[in-house]
Amino acid sequence: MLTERFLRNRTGIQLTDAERRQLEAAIVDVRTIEARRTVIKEGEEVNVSTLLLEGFMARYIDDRKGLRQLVAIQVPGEFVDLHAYPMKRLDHNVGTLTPCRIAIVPHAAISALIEDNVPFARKLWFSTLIDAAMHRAWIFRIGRLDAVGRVAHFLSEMNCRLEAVELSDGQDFTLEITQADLAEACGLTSVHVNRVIRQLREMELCVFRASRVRILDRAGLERRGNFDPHYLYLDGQTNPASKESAS
Amino acid sequence: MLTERFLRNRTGIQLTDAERRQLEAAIVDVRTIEARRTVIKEGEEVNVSTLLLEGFMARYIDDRKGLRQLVAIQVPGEFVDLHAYPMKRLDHNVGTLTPCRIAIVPHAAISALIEDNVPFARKLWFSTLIDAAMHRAWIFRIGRLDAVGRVAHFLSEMNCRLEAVELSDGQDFTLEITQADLAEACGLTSVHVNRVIRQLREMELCVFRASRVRILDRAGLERRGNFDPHYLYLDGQTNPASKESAS
DNA sequence: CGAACGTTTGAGATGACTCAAGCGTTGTGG
DNA sequence: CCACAACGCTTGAGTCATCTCAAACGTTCG
Repeated sequence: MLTERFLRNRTGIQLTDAERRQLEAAIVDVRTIEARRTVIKEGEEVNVSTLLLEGFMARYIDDRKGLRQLVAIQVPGEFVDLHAYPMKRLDHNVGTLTPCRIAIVPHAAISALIEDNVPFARKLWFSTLIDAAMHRAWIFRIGRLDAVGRVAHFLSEMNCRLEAVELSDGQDFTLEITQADLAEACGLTSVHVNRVIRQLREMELCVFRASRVRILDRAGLERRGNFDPHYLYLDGQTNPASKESAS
Repeated sequence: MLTERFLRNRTGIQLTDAERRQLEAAIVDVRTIEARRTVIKEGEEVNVSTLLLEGFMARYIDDRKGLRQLVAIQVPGEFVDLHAYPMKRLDHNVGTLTPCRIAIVPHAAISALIEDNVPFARKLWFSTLIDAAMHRAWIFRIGRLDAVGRVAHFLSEMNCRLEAVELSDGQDFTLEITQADLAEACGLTSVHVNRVIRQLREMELCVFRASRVRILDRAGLERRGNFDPHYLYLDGQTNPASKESAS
């Protein structure tokens, strides 16, 4: 089922079977896209939204010199641009980081789905607000943490999000992004990210090599990154680590 | 009218007169709050949302040492926590920066409003997504800009947002926040913010003194901050400055 | 085998931070 | 009405995290 991962393990907003079937039926197309392609440009009018099935996509804002700041990374099971449904026009670019498989849902179909189903509308609304919550965590990460903390926080977030859709076992997952991508996400340079990754390895917190993240000490990594997963609104939180006392 | 400023000058989502009246009727209480009070603590369950009528409020996340990162500043006319309507529980704190006047809208009343009015629901949804768009701009600001750029971007944003609700004439407005608040918003220290403000004055871009911002060169300030107001989804954009070429 | 790309390392530069002190304004109570 | 406390702003000097520039290395793929 294509929509299987959507809102998987999110607290209190599971789709009903009927809703999931309806959403599934609203998909008009499934496509694959190569890595590193721009999919939507800022300012473009859109009338469909994109559910990411496989791969990683990014949302980013370019500065005047063309340097990009990632503002979100989407993982399988997430809508990349459901916020385009109410907004129609995006304030940022969307592109693939890896080869991706996506499902297309026309906005007209979404309108039909929620027309007579307010609870469903609220769930879709909620899902766009989880993105907003992640944005806030990113602001915190970049604004308050040092380089090691930022990367630790980022990897902790990815671990939790991927765990929710069964793409991480809680300490080991595939993350096919480059150190330069990580730098663009964390507001650092790729050179410095490289040194930070070495530090995390030397601290025996985690290893990131060959597109693979291996977390050696989850509690330690989360503590170093000041990470608390509550903003992800996940079910069955299994991360007591984050509640521990200050360093 | 209490809701007068809500969604004022936002492109394509003006409330109808009937909707505005209904929203107005949904207000059960109007309160004033002192400056520097915490209003909602992270994790708290809420079943009302807060429309800010006067003053400035902030949303913030504390790190383990208690240092705060502002993730949003709300100005009059904005809902501070409408996202609590679908989410019920917030992932951040909410507090006042200045003395404030607020209107309380119970979630039950919101449900009643949108039950049989999908377009209205979409407008409320949209308004929470403008917050998300601002979050993204904040990520960009903190992640990609240097200190002078961050403050320039921040002040440009405030100018536009306040202009939309007639609290700025486009170059001159009251901003009752301290340099320390500005630092917490921009991921800087208050000492450095102070030096940055001096630089902006010396560059003859803008003056921030005694809770008053006076923009001397709007185009220049926006250029220095890499600011483009399109993410605010405002009507009648009067800021061609942002479209100019690279420095 | 060479080109392209991502990673790694080194050396030096710099923007922002920390610590510390002084200044100015406001409000309050003796 | 003055004195002082509280708070926010300003400035200086020294430190440090991260950046920049540059080069080398490893891997993949055609």
